[in-house]
Amino acid sequence: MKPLQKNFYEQNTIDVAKSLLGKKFIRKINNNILSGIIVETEAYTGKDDPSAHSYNGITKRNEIMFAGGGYAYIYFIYGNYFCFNVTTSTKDAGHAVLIRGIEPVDGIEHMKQRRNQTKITELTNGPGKICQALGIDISLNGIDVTNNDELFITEGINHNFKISVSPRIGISKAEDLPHRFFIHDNQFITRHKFNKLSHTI
DNA sequence: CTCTGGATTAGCT
DNA sequence: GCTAATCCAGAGC
Repeated sequence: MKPLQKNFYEQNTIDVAKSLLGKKFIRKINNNILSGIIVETEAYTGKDDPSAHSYNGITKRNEIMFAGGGYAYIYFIYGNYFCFNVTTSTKDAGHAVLIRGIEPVDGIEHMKQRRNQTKITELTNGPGKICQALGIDISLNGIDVTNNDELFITEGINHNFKISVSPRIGISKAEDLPHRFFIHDNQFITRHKFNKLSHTI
């Protein structure tokens, strides 16, 4: 399967966050394929969004967010974890979509080893867990996900599911923005209680 | 099942 | 020096 191309990521960020649901996230590492269906995302919209890393402009950490759509923005957080985003919209916008949940498909045994966890629903329900399960770290920051074979996103399942919307998780600014999107009733999403604040669209 | 507090380090002011 | 787009163990229900 061919990676999604620039024209997909260069769309409006909210639309990309919704459209990424149901797509297949693929990581090739040491000739093994680790993959899953994207089930939960969050949109971060640059200078319009006080909780975006890019809100106050370009820094060394966030510079890839300003490169245009289709690049990996990976950052280190809470002293232990990595989070994977894909950049969206136009050059200089500073937009990205955080991948918060995937449903494991290929390489599940490898994911269990990397996560030191046997329960399948605990492998990839959270941005830090996804990076741990798929072997994603800061060395992949800035990679072009439309044009490489170790980290990319392809078409996935048919889109016959309901999308739910809620505020984003773990932020302390712009907490009211409904910029978290997930597949309704999917078991590989985070924070069950928080989902009471959601509604389907 | 839900809730709380601690771990741990880079980035930014 | 303070904070963070998180996770997990442990306690309580």
